[in-house]
Amino acid sequence: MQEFNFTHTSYMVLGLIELAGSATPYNLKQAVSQWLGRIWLVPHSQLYAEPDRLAKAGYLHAERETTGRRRKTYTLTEKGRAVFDEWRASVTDELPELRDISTLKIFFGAEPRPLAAAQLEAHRQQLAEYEAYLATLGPYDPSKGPRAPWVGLEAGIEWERAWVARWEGLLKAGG
Amino acid sequence: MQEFNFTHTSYMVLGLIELAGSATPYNLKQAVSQWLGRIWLVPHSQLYAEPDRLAKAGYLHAERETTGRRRKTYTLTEKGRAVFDEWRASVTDELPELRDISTLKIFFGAEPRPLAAAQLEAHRQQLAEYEAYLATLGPYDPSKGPRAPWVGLEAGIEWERAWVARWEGLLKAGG
DNA sequence: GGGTACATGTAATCAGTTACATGATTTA
DNA sequence: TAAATCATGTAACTGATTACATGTACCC
Repeated sequence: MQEFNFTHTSYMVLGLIELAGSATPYNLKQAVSQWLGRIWLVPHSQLYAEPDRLAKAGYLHAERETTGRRRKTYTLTEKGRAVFDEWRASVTDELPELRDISTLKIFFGAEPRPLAAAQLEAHRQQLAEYEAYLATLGPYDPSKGPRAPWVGLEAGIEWERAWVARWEGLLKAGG
Repeated sequence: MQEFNFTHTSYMVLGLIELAGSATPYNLKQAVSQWLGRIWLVPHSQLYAEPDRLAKAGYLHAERETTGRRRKTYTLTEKGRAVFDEWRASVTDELPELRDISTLKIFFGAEPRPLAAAQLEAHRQQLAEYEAYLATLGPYDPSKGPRAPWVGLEAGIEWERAWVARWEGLLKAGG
């Protein structure tokens, strides 16, 4: 038996299907763009390939329409639910990487100020977008279903605030 | 003529070679682990493959020892310097992605506190490491050569502080 | 009824990862 | 001189990206 290699994309797919109960690749695409926003992007073609891979390995069950668009709808199998639960419950001390292109440029000797200005603007805009979206959602209410959307937004907001502070600081320091 | 596809790795390689004047893949490996630390990791095999790709496309010049280890030493060509300079000087409003696994788990409904505790610990440790390293470097002095190591460290430190604050906040909020 | 945006997928390519492999130096 | 560690690379695989392609529904 061949080992199945779980990537982050694998867990995202399993997780989104768990949240929704069942999903087509298009549903997944929507979920990613709506909930995970800039947090963890996956190109839509992967959202066709990855569920397929997971289904072949027995972690998802696929049901295909026989007429029309012949959509595939995926649901979790027992096995799939088990590995996802295990992944989610496990604590990791793995650290995220920075991977910010503007920082990399500065590292290599670029002028910091123009980069800082552009990034500051972009992050502020993103922050405003998140906050506006959060406002339309209203405060979290358990009766509204899973907590996920709020968690994603709140993380995004904190993240953006940290970046705004960072670039502001850099602009001030240079002044 | 085929388009050459520049990845982030491409620019890292070009940039490190510019900093050093010339470099073997092993030098690159050292530079990455020493200066870029957790900021932008590249596996060492890529540091053999990527310079080769760049050399074939005319952005690097390769010189190979004829005896012993037959090391390849790479230097920038005019063309290579030009594309790197252009990349470095260009301002981008592209935003970095978050890509933090613990946040993803929380998004999917994991218990936040154990994750927060583990991450807090890991980030604090990383922060301490960076600060210790910065202390051994001392303050920046132009006579010491390129500014890059300081920039990398300072970015890393700010970054880690933001994460520490975030996880601390989460722990407190849950209390 | 023609355009345009949404919806749904496949195919080809390639960068990146993992695993393997071996040569040179130091150290015990 | 055996063992470890540092140094240097290659090979195989595959997940991810990019590009292509087509169908459906709405709207002007």
